[in-house]
Amino acid sequence: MRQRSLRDHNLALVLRHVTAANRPPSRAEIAAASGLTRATVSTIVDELIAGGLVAELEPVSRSGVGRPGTGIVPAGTGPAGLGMEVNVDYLAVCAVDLTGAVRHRQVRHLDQREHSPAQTWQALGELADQAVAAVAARGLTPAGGVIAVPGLVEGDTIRIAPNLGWQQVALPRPEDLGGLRGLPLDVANEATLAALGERHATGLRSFLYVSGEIGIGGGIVLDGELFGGSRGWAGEIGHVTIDPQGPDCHCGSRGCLEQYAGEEAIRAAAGLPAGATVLADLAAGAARGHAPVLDALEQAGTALGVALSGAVNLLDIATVVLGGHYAELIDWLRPAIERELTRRVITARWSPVKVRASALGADAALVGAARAVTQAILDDPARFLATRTAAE
Amino acid sequence: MRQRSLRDHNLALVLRHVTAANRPPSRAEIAAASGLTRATVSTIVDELIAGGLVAELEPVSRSGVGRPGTGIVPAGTGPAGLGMEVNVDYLAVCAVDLTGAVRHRQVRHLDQREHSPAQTWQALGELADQAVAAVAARGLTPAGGVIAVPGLVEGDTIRIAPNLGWQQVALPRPEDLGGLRGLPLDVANEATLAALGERHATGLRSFLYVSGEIGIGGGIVLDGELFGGSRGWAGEIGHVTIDPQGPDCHCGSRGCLEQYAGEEAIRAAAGLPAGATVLADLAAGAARGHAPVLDALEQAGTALGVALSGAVNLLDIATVVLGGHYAELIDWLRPAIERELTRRVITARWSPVKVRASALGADAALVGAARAVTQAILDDPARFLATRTAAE
DNA sequence: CCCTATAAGTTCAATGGCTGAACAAACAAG
DNA sequence: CTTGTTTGTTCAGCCATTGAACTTATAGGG
Repeated sequence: MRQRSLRDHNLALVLRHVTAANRPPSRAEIAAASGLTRATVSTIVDELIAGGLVAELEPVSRSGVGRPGTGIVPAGTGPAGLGMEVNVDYLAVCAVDLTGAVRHRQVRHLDQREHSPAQTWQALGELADQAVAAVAARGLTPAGGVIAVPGLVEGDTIRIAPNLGWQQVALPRPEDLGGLRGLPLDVANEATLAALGERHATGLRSFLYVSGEIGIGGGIVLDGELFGGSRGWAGEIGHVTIDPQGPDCHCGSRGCLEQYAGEEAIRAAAGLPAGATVLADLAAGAARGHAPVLDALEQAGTALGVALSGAVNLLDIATVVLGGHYAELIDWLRPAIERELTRRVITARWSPVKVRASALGADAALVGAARAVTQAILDDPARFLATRTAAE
Repeated sequence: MRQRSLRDHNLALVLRHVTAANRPPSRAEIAAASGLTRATVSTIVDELIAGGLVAELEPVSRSGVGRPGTGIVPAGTGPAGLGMEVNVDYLAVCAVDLTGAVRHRQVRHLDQREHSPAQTWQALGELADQAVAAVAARGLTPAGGVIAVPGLVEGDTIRIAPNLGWQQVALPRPEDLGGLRGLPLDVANEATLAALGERHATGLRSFLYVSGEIGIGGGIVLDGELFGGSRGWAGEIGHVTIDPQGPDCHCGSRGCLEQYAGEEAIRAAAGLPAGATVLADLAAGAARGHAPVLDALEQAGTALGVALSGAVNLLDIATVVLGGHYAELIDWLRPAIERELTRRVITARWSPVKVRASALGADAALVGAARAVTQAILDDPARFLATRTAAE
């Protein structure tokens, strides 16, 4: 039972080298980097090629003396991960291949607050159908799907998604989403998946991801791994206390970060009207140097800085990534955030905390959901190969 | 290079089963629990016995039909871990065997603030000498030492230990501590090690440890593993912000938890005189129902609850362990802490956060330091066996 | 007291996977 | 065209695990 697991481990090890390298590595380079023998790497690469997970490049002549190596690349055709996102006013679907490249992407505006979950699943199913068809046309095989939702997820049910108005909604069955019949399907928190997306897009190994939308979500990546906590509910930075005596929050507490740096709070502080264009209004106002907007962003940044300082003190993390609306407002948020971090993080004087904007922007959760699927394959290729051969 | 590592892995797997079981398991039971074959377990156990890490019990007749199994126990004679603690007004040394049992313990009162680090090392060396002698007399072989200090440690140097008045102090060489010549020696943060000690004493797999002494320290255990953060500085909950506009803190920030729940803050709020008996005075006052003391503890508990809520929201951890002075004051701190947790932790309504007192009390860091040594052996017995045979 | 059933531990040939060395293939430089 | 260098493959050997057979030790029943 453990003899085979050695091979499984090395399968993953080699595949990881192939996907992580910035240049297609040869078998010999993989061997040198991984500590395995060239012989072992050869047989493992053969197995991966047979399974359709990697492919050989045309033997291109490279610089240097000696026989040139044939580059190994993640298979462009092969399994694809489907990412789906249910948000307040839109649905989205995308597909990524093993390299992490987005091969399909589609967004459809639909306000979930006006529809039942069943209707949402129906609409999402149509998008998923089209994605499966588009992906298949490119020679890829869908290998599974993950749905990102802005709420607390426990196992296969959505406990509560306040901004969607959902409570205790069950994950749809794969066959309810049409083309996903027979494939593994999962739900997870939007911000958590966005953090995963950022992890791959940026290459950062440890960071705190904070996303400002209507609510504030967060995700924690530690040493390359998503940290979920005991029950997968980690990262809820939106309800960290900024001021114990602060304004009441809909969560039942007082002085939560969301009351200072949530979209609604910033809008109100800036004196802007409610509506669908709050983000655009804020960005425009800030760009024009409108004082109430700048002050509102400064206050939000200060509150964010206080919350982030606590998190950094607790976790000793060197980088903070701002996503969602924050990414577009970063220029006006950053000064206050960095001021608070410098002041409040006890180790900041030796190693300052870096604050950067999301690399994926609004697509982070969507792409992260899709990558969760491919990541599972990369982490345990043997399992994927087993199910693949079992299906034939 | 990886063929051997399979054996190494299984060596650790079997040893873990032996130490984790609450009743000496037989080879057959280990096999059933670990998924290995009885044959494999037999050869592995033989290797562990030969290396002196485990031992067979006398074949005691147990209930049930069939040939009774011979229990396997961690070797009572064998490697011992040395834990050392440098605190403000005392030094301490202890030794634990592989079972985690404390086999030697000695405390010596010495105020570090009146002495140089070199003098501290000298005094600690004397204690270590005696510990090594005492341990050897019991048939144990010291396998390494870890020193716990109340400060920030980076690699082999103590960056800063405010309450000791230390800055940039280097770890002493093993030969400077007498009997430790030739053994691996390490330093680490006191609260971090205390968390490790609690992890083993309580068997909890994930919790947040908070220790209230003159300063406030913390440690995070996730899924059985100590979480150190990027640079080992995780757990600094003492400087999480409670109120951004709160009183100045010596760390340069404002409104840190230490300003509300540190020993000095509680003492001042309770109207007690400064001195060496603050803890005893507080406990006595609270037991007598003295109102100013009760109010001070209530306030401290509230601040602790706010800080812990933020941490729990962020990490999704189900249990909080209170150590140091907090352990003795828990009856008066708990109501306020739990009130804030219930109110501020977003998932508390479904799964309340448990608050409990340290199981090891004041010895947590000391025992944790010693266990760090034995834990390293348990985690990678092959390495230990290799150095052991190399030395012969 | 003997026989049977049951479970623990050991022995041993077989298997799976890794290793190291030898070898063939592909290329650059002279 | 030869030499030197590096890549990839082949193959015998080794190491660890496996599964089955076997021995040992106990309880229970006649």
